Amino acid sequence: MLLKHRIAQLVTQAAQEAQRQGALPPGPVPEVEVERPQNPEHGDFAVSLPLKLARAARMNPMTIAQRLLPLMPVEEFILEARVWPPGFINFHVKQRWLQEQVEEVLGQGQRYGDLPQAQPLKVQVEFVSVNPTGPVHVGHARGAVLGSGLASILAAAGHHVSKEYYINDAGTQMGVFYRSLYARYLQALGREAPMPENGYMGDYMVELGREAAQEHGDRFARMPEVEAVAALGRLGLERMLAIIRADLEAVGVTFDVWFNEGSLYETGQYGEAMELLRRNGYLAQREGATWFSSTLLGEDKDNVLVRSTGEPTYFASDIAYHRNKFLVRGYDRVINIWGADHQGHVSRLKAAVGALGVDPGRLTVIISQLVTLKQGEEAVRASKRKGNIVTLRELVEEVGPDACRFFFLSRSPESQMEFDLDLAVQQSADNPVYYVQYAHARIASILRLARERGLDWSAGDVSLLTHEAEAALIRRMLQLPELVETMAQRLEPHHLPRYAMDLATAFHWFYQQCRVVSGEPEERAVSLARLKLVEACRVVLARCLSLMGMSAPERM
RNA sequence: GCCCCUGUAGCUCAGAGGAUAGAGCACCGGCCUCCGAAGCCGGUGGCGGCGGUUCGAGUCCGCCCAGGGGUACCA
Repeated sequence: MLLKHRIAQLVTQAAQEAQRQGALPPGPVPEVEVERPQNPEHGDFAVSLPLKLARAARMNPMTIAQRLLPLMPVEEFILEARVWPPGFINFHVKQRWLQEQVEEVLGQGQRYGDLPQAQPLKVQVEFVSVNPTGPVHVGHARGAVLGSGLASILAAAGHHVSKEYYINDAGTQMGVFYRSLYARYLQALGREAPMPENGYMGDYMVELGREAAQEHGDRFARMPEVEAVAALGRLGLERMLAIIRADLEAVGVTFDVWFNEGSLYETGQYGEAMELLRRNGYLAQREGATWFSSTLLGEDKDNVLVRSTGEPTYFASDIAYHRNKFLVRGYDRVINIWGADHQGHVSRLKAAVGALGVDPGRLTVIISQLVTLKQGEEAVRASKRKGNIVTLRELVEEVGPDACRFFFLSRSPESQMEFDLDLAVQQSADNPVYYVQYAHARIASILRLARERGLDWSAGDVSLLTHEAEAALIRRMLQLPELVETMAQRLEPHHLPRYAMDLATAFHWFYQQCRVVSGEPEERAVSLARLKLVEACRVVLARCLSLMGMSAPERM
């Protein structure tokens, strides 16, 4: 159990005991929140329960705190507790315990930061899912990095996580893509062919057309147009997906499942979903179309599922898709990461999930606000159709995958961010990401030197780690499991880069003050202890970097 | 109009109702005869506005101002 939870237990028990003894008036005891004080003077953990109880108990919070204190069976080897005005109880961990945690971290190794999970959930994180009508651009990168980071964190928190990409291969946009490709293909063969209205004008389409022409000659040109568009379209779709997959892999984003929208129709699941909605009383026929009666569930308006042309909307597909997630594949929890331009879709999808008989609370949609691009003074508008894409690939080539991930991971999804392309490139030479990686490389270098000198620190005595900077470093290292828990609960990966910075700072500060590999014989024992600490620090730093999907360099 | 997100340092952003609001970049000043100076130490500088709830508000509520997104038988 994490120490903070143990503390919550202790305080709760003390409060209940105080009530039993009449030292506190009876009444409900609120859930105890354990905080990490900013000021080190206030200890390692703090509880403000006395302040919260003061009003109901009609007592001075300091008095409450003082009465609670002796009732807490504080583990004497781990903690001591003190009362602080205006009514906090501050907990300090003992130096001895702190020192022993170095061994603990080393013992856990790469698993350090993993949480024991009594009730592991089957969780799906679906993200990116851009239409395969063009390459992934910078705007999607944010959701991509967010999703993969979140998945790593949930896995560390002990859940069974699956990362999924939903391929919208059945919609009207794909038709436009296919016809655009056909036109570019014919043009590559030197024929006159008009691009369709609202066609995809990007250079990559020209490239795809040329590729097809080179590989297949005029084979498709000799077919009837409808057939050619379909056959060529299949190829184009495959090609586009391969490009998308490769581009995402370049920023360390991978998926466990690539799910085809089309399969929902081929396997009859679309029909089953609609039938379920009908049975549950949420379908209505009106004006020649089929509607989802979302107003029955408190929505502002109903939504069309099947157009009067007989064509299903993407919303209908999405309902079938979510039926599949919950009722066919049985995910306990589904997390979708969408761009802000889909924000209006959230509540009706949740309503639809409810209409399928699934608790909508099992679906979480994280909206990542749009990334606005800026280059110099100019705002860049990324649009696939207009063709002025700034692709993810271009970005990764310029800034590098690690900086890219760190940058996107640092921001909370709900704040819109301005991505200054010039700045991103410029910062890549002087970026916080290198600060963290530098700490890791520095550690690697220290350990290399120690090995060269034939030092064996496996028997190092951690009780010699008494320096202020050593204690501060250990304290920081011990926060990772708590952080993983918080991030998994709140679905907020963006705390990780900041923590990694703090951890690196603690290490650099320690390094500045404490000589690790020393030639002096009388400092030998301390050296060995410090080498243990340094190695443990590397474990934590490496885990941070791996959770963020970044490399942990041995040298830079 | 209605709905969602956001206004925190010059810039980019963190801040589960707690104690003296933080970091990176930028700027100013110190620190390498010694394990990596891609580092360390110090300094300048800030919660859009007005009310309210609370022992306590950057955080919660209301109004105002500002920016972004959504509001289709588009995706």
